[in-house]
Amino acid sequence: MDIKNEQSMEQAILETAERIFLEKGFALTSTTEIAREVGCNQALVHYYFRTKDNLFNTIFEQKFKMFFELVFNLEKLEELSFLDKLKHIIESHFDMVRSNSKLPLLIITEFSRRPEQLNILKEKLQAIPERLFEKLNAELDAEIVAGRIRPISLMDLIMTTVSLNISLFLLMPIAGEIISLNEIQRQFVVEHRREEHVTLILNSLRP
Amino acid sequence: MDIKNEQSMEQAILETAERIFLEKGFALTSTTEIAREVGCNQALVHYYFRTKDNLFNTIFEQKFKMFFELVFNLEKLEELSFLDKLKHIIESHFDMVRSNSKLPLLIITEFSRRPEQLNILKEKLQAIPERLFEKLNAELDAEIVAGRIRPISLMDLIMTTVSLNISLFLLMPIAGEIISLNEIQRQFVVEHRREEHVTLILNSLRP
DNA sequence: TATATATTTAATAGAGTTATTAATTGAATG
DNA sequence: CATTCAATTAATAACTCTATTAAATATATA
Repeated sequence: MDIKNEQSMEQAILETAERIFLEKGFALTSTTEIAREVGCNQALVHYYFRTKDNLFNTIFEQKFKMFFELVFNLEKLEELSFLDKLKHIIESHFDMVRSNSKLPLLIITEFSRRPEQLNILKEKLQAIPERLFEKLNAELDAEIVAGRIRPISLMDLIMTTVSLNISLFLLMPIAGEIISLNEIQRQFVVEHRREEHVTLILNSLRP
Repeated sequence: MDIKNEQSMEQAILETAERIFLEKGFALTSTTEIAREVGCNQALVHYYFRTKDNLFNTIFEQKFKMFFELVFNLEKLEELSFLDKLKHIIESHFDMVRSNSKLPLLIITEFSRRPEQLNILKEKLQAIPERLFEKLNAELDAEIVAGRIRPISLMDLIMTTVSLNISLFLLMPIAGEIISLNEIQRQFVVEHRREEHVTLILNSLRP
């Protein structure tokens, strides 16, 4: 409603669609609802994006890439020790998931229910991490050889980090409801887990 | 089709519905499809369960309870040390998630998208864990006081265990596709992570 | 201003969904 | 065997959703 002059209709549709898709997923979101919330005719959604699939993919690919690029944005950590670097990675990843807390579920559900999506993004993703991985991998190996860290693969470290960070936000709505936490208590748990994830992982690396 | 004599139609509908709901979630599953796969008329699904919601809730509640009861089925661990007990819990939980690998996603999506469900199950769930928690909690505290384990709450331990175990199966389909793992390689990763989760958690508990 | 182009809307076809109803078939029992 | 009740089906009402089309309106351009 009357956003028209502030920003383009196309943009308004994109933003509203993103919000609703993140909230309800692809299947439960209708172009009719998007139009209603934007305050425009339903046909306009199809005028700009032709199909609901198109609209979804536009948003999804953009978010998905953003998500992964943020994860692997590890510049300016040169001077840190491996463990400090790792601490920083865990915390940045945590913060990034926290500020996009509905995205992991969307990625997981849409991929497991419409797997064709994967092929589109496969090659785009395979490119990103390689350089960074090699660098970190070398450092990790050096620490292991020096006996300062137990033998472990970088892949395991990444899986652990990602698992802990995303699960917190996947489980929080359910667990918080079951054990009746209010908003402040939930934020407290989130803050506490942010520290715990670092402690847990770093502690576990001791030989 | 022609399952009719081997088991009741009602049962066949339940089982087929369960399979399809687990695969595609509530929204993407239609009673028409369930009937088609069972090999019966679509009205029959409604004859036995009246509404799609009813059918789903019947299945969902049963699975949900089963899931949680399995998790907290910790009898016959009396003679073990705390760490051995913990190892056993992590591994049992892992095995249970592995053999119900599509259930966590269903629980998470249906709860975050149709939260009314939660209230139905809230009190049923609050009852279960208390006894077990108190026992384990006491043992954990004893270990901490004795200086054999770093200070940590049982809640944190449980969250970590659940997070790691369910995330593996949530992420595997995506990650496995992106880095192109075949079925055997995936099983290998799963086996490896089963050990890693135990190592990781037990290691991290050292003071 | 006249004309072309882009944006927006109303209307609707066509497909699919849930749920109900009435009719049909099957099984069981007196 | 006839009757009763349960199981099953065919038909369909009432929706909702996506996508398209043609008409209306706004904007830009010459």
